[in-house]
Amino acid sequence: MSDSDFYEKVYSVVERIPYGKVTTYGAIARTIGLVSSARMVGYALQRTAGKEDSLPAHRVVNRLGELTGHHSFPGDTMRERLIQEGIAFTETYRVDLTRHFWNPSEG
DNA sequence: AGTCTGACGGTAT
DNA sequence: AATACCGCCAGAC
Repeated sequence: MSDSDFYEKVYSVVERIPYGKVTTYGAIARTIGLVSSARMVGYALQRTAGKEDSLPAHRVVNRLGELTGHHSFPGDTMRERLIQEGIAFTETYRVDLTRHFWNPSEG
């Protein structure tokens, strides 16, 4: 496994996030075997922000359901896209993970 | 080569 | 319940 395989794994997981579902950085990190490297997952996504439109990076949130990656999208695009997919938000702008969380390990 | 930063997360206070 | 701190590790400088 080369170093860049880490990124490839991240992308392969993110690609599998179903429409209308979200997952977390930590869950992805666990799935690809780097349990404590959730930060690297976010880093990997930021690296490809704007490159691959097919990559549903907007469906990745932190463990609290916060859209920490919103700054990589124009304006409120990230939140708007999630809403468009039928994802419910709390009044504190957090995704309702109890309803929309998708575990990559199961999927 | 050393230091700092960050789309995170868990534990301690 | 809210903050603070620390581990994580690839890049930028």
